[in-house]
Amino acid sequence: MNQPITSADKTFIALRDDIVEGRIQAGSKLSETELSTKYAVSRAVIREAINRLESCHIVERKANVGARVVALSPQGLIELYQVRESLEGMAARLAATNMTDQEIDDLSALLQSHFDEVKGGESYYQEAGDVDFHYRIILGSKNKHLISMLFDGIYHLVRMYRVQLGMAGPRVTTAYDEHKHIVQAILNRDAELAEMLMRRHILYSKNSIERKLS
Amino acid sequence: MNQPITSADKTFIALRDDIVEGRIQAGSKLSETELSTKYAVSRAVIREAINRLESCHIVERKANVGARVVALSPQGLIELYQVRESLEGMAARLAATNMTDQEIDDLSALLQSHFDEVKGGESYYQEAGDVDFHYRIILGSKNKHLISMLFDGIYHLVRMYRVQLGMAGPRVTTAYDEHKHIVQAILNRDAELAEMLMRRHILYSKNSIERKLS
DNA sequence: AAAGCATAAATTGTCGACAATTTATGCTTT
DNA sequence: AAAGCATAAATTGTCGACAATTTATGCTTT
Repeated sequence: MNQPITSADKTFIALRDDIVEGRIQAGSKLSETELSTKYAVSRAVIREAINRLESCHIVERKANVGARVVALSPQGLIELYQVRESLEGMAARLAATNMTDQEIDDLSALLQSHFDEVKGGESYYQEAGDVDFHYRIILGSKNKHLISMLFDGIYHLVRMYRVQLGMAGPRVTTAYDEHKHIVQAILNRDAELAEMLMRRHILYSKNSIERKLS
Repeated sequence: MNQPITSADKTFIALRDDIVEGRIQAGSKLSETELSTKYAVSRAVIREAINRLESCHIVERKANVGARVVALSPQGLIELYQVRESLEGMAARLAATNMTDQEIDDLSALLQSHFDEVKGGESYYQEAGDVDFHYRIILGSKNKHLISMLFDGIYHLVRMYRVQLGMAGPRVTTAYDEHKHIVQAILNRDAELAEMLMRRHILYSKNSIERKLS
């Protein structure tokens, strides 16, 4: 979905953001009638929005009983990162062969701009910057399934964990180096290495988070 | 969804099977009113079923225009196998550490029964047997996201390709050896090797299919 | 005759109402 | 007083109707 068109699109996004940002509590029940008045749309629209959230693994629904926001747990975060490692590793592998020279150039430029910011002492990098970097590589894979699984499915959940467990992108400087090496591997069209480096990158990130949680 | 409960559940499954088995043509338009009469349910139920099929990547929907069954293409099949390689590789890795001894025993027994069948000259193996083998390893990963992505998402699409491009599981005997090696790696709790072997297994399978297509 | 426009037909999107199911309430029985 | 049951209330599921949008039709203009 590039642009929200229908009322259901907009409600889906509004509801999703309210959940991801924690304005609707994790684990809480989603009452259709309640949400219907809250977002000023019919129950049919709410139901469609909830169905889509279920596809994203953000809510769980039981027939004839209703939907609940998923509960966050350390175990859940670990499982999420395992999937990320797998999928983004493959994305990096494919990106190394499928990205155009132009796209790689742009990626290098993005990385350079991050370097300037990090050197300038700004911490902006960790948030949007990291996401942006990963986005480009995922898109660069040119694999439709990979792209939609990560963007529609995994990434909002990752964001939900980030926001609610309050882990604002750690490891700024080391992550920059890792990014640099990944870009270098892609530049060399070394698919094998690009995958390996991306997997390590995500694994380190997972370990870093695990340490914070315990 | 373990058991279909609501009318929407049943319609979703009926519609999905009709598409996967080719009774509804790939690439064709899905008219809500038409399907409504065909399956003898209201349009609301049809719409919910179509929405779920969209989540499975079996249909594509455009706002205010309607839904179409996805078109099958060699490129699409390749992309699908890339995702399978990635996810099932990780599943095998996780299974090597997370499966119980009992589960591994059962898996070995399953493999033995396949061996007997192959030796007996039956070709039953290739269909349900292969699927069953992969199912167990995926479940053995104990990773919720991995399981649902593969079972709800990827596998029906794979089946759709198998049925419609008429590729009834090739490579029977060689695949058996590959399965055996994977089980051995899991038995040894060698996660690294289990992943590598599973990835190779799926890669070979992809190559074999590619050869048939061209 | 081809292109463009206005109107009609058909299709999807949204709504409120009723049905089916689950959950809460309060009574009865022991 | 606790457990079990019947009934009431609330919630989800399904339906048909209307609104909004897209697509098809046929006329007008050049």
